[in-house]
Amino acid sequence: MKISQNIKVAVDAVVFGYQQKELSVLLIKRGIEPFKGAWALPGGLVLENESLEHAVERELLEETGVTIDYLEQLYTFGTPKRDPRNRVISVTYFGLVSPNHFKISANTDAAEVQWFPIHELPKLAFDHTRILTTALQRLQNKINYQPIGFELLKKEFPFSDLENLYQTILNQKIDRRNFRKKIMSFGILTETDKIHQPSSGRPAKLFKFNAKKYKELEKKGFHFEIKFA
Amino acid sequence: MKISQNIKVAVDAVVFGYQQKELSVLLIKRGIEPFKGAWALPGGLVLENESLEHAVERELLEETGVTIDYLEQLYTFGTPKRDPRNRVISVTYFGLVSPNHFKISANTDAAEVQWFPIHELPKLAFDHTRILTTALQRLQNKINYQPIGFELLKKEFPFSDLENLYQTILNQKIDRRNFRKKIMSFGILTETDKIHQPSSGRPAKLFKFNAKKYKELEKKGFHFEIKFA
DNA sequence: GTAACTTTGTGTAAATTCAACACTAAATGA
DNA sequence: TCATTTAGTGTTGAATTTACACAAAGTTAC
Repeated sequence: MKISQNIKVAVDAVVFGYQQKELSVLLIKRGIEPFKGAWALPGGLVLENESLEHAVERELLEETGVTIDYLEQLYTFGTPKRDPRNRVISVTYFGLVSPNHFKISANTDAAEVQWFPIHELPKLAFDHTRILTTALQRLQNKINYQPIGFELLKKEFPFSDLENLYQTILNQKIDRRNFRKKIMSFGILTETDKIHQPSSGRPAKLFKFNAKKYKELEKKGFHFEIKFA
Repeated sequence: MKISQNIKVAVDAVVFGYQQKELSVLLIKRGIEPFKGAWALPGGLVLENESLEHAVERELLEETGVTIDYLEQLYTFGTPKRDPRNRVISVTYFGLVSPNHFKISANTDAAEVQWFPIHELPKLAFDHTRILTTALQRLQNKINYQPIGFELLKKEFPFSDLENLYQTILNQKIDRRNFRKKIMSFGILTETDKIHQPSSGRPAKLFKFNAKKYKELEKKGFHFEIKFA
């Protein structure tokens, strides 16, 4: 049995944002070899005394300046040759950013930082395409049984934003009436007194997600769940 | 930024079995400090050139002699102080073993190996109780939307075994007629010509899970899913 | 050998949920 | 004021879910 193990532990994050009716991912351009100049997920090595979550948040802040609104562990990738230099296992995270926090402030760690619509992705370094695919699947599954979609919208939003968000993420049309009926039946949206004026067309009421109400209901056995053929 | 990182990478497995109408977990008694003499999940350090999955299977075989019928990654635990000696992050796995493979063959690595019904668990080493809880939740969720329950039964089983399995895992009564109707409607069980004689009572037909059929249906958009209030 | 017991196997009706579908309301701009 | 855009709303038939009880086929004890 080999006594001394030399494996590096990294974290990488797939961070989604929703802007201009598109789902986007936050990427950084690598400044060093290997894959110098290629786009990659933000991430880096975990420090010896920090938690994994802390490492992700730190790297994101260092590399992109973006603060994250929702974060959960995604999957751990550990194939021996995934990094050509050393054995590196990467604990990946899945993050969501609301429109308030889109703003990027790049610095030394990364030559460039950019949001990419998921239908215009560049080639990615390492196995990052696979990681991204895994994250996308997670998102597509999870919005159906957890109210995480709201993290991608402004605090107050017209109902149609929610509708479009779901259609975009799931990549399918959803019947407007049925969708609204379902969401409304949960009782987790609060109608504000504000209204939103679209560039043209009828003004819309603004709603907000009532997290407190959601938690209450959850305790009583309520389960957020939507499904559409 | 700290250049040299010294973090160990381990794997641990929560392996479930179903025997005598009880859900059990495979544990080993630790032979060395820390937590010498305490029960723990099987696992150990990953070798430098092996995949994570390989590490789990190797450790399981070395420590328990049990071969696993279903394995998937569970979660990665990496809190800095979870191991009092060094920083160790543990990539945990979730495994199922069919009755054919229950037999334990202990060896040098572990002083003792044992199946514990989940309602008679001893105190566990490290953060293993938490890992186990996470695994149990995964199992409880997953049997509802993936046909993994069959991995816990013999290849051919009376329908009532399946019924009891679900009731045991979910810890609730399920209406027998509705359950059977639902499962049968999927068309993923094949009736064999054999019958099972219970110690007393009416003999039962034996069924087997038709994995090929399941995959076919899955491709056509079928989704295994059961729910019972 | 029959009565008591145990386990398997099966159907229906009412309630609920889901799916499909189209028009009116309120604003803007030409 | 007319054309255009987006928001907002109900109904009906189909499908699914739930609740519920008794007969069939064997074993065991007397």
